[in-house]
Amino acid sequence: MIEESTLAQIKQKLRAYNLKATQQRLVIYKALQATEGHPTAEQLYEMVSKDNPSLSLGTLYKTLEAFVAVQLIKKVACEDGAMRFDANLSTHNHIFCTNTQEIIDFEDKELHTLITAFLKRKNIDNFEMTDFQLQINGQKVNPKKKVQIT
Amino acid sequence: MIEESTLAQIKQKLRAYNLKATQQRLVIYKALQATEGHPTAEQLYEMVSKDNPSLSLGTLYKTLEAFVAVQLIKKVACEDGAMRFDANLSTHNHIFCTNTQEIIDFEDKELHTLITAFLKRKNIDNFEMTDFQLQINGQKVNPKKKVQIT
DNA sequence: TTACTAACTAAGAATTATTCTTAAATAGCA
DNA sequence: TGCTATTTAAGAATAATTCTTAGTTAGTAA
Repeated sequence: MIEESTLAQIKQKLRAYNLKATQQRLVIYKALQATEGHPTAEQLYEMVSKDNPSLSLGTLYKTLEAFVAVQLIKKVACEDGAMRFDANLSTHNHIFCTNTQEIIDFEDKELHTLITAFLKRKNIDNFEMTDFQLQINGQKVNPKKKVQIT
Repeated sequence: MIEESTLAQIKQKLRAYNLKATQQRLVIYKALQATEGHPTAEQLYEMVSKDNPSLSLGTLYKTLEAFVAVQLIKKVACEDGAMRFDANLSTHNHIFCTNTQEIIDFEDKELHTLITAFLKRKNIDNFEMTDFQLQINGQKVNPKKKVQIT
């Protein structure tokens, strides 16, 4: 489902935007891509720090910002006040647990079709839509178990 | 569409949660209710400060927090890093302009029915849904004009 | 291959949004 | 009218993020 970019693809994308393919950037991108869920900058920092102790938090933030600008990743504002990041670029929806602040991604073609059809019938004046997502709010029953839509 | 709470209703709701109906709280609630859009705490502070110069920013934050806890208002995390607040409690959807960071509310019964029906067919394991909303992302064409869905 | 330069990084200071602390004030009850 | 738990103002403290700066490096050009 999730289209993982290869290293070569990432480098190419960076090049296209005049961004140098530094070790730090590749490490950060790979870490985010390997992460399930939506880590905060701080969480991502912990992950990459293990193998790259000299990588600074400032660099991490700048890198994430650059990636967002280039649309290599997405940024999601979260109710706990922290930004979370996501390498999954495909249009997808969110299940949000108001207790744990977790965001669970899900994709559903049928839902996508349904909403697309609805929006085609409507007209949004003075607005260019790029994409949309459904957010389902609620609470996990067992916070330690996974949530799954079937 | 938007069910404005009367002063008496607000007081009653506060009472029900053992919150005192102070002047500050009523002023803040009325200001938020009178605001179109989703002001940040800072913006709300400017509004209420005009007529209540002694009301402190700390009180504003504490009050908003209390209101959210009691579900008198909603809190929305925004990509620019600030929280925004909303006295419109009815289930409604968001049009989000990635340029101006504006959030435009819209309600649509048909859409609501459509999504509700879809979700009924699905099953979300380990999760109690409370509500949902559709977020439509894009950019305003003319940032000074209004966006409207028709 | 080497040299060059614009872009990048580390480190820490600065900023911004928000929360906390505390002494004084007040709503709502008795 | 007095009592008391709750609330408030003011400012200090914190957390997330951005900015600054001097040194480093990727990618190009010789």
